[in-house]
Amino acid sequence: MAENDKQTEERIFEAATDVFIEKGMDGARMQDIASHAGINKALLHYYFRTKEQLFNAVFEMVARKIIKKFAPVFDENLSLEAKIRFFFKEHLTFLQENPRLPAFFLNEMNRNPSRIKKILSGVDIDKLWLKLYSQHKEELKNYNLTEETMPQLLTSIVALSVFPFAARGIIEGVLEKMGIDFDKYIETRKTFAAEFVIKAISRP
Amino acid sequence: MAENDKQTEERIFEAATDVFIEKGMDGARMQDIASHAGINKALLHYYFRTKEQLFNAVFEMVARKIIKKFAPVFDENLSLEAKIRFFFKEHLTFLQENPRLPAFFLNEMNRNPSRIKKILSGVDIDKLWLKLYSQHKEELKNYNLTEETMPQLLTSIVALSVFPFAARGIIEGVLEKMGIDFDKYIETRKTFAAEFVIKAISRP
DNA sequence: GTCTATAGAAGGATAGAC
DNA sequence: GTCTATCCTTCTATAGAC
Repeated sequence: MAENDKQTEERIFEAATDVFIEKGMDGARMQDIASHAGINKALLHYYFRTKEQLFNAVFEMVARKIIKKFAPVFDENLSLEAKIRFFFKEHLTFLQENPRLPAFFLNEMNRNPSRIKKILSGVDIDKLWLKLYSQHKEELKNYNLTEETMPQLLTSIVALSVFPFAARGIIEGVLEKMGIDFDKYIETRKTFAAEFVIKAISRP
Repeated sequence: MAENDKQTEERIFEAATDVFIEKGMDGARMQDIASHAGINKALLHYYFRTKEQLFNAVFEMVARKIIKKFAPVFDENLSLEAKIRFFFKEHLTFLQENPRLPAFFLNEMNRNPSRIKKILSGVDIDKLWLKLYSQHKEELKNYNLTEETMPQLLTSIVALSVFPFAARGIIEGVLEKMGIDFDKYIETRKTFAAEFVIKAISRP
């Protein structure tokens, strides 16, 4: 029975993940989740008391998944340029496999800013920042970079990777009008974005 | 009375704009909009038959407003570099004044992809594209750019401008942890992003 | 643990008086 | 044009049988 419990709870959680990512917290319906899981509404409330608790469980899983994808960049023993190339390849591949995650995550984050405190409390951003900076302190002298411009650089890197998926609705539509396939566009982007950033920070 | 009509309809429309941008289509409540406008629910339905019609009116206004902000870039008689600097300054200032527009627009766009056809049918993207390309055809030879990489470049430019606002919830939280003010970060970005792009596309 | 049935509340929409 | 009152549907949540 413990085995079966796990199975049902797991099925519910996966169905909830799909529906919440697709429709968002406000647009999702408990009935829809139940149907996706092949059970009835009452059982949802048996496992996760309320819609909000179910959503929180899903959201925290998604948040962990996303944050986890940034960690390797800080750990890998690579040069700055290699790290940039590594990041875009890894991250864009991750987003290809989870194309709806950015829109879902960004949206729910904006709609409920209090979540950020909780999420960031688990990660010590300041430390990671310093770690990254000290790892490449010597290298950075060869680039057009100061400690001051690091926030600009890092948000730019994330923007170049995440934005195409966050704005997929529009971008896909525009590209289509010009006969370009979105998947191909992302494939090209893995190297384009990396070289773009590297050239942007290199000394003339 | 025609004057008064206009006033009420206008008040409703503005209230609806605020509430829809804040909560999204699914999260918005007609009662909430009525309260913001200082009237009652019935009157909402008198002017805009349904919630959906009211939302569509708001959304189309927002879409026009956003698209309008991209037009000058195609018209201005400037060099490519000047255009890039012009864009980031103008566009980031626009977003400072309308900080919630990106998240709202991107989200509703993803949630209902059929909207894109309607919006893009009004704008002839292909033509604008060619226009931009032909305007700078000669110049482009001096940069690391081919016609093929134009989609990558243009989406990158938009990403660098829009993403900080689309992901404001997270970015503001991260910056705060490091003692950096979001407004100051955006102010810096107006020039940082421009120089970033220009360096990225310039020949060594 | 899982189901059916239903309570209870909320929200969109309309009728009808003024 | 604007309001109050109310209808009707939808949705979350629970009670209770099995």
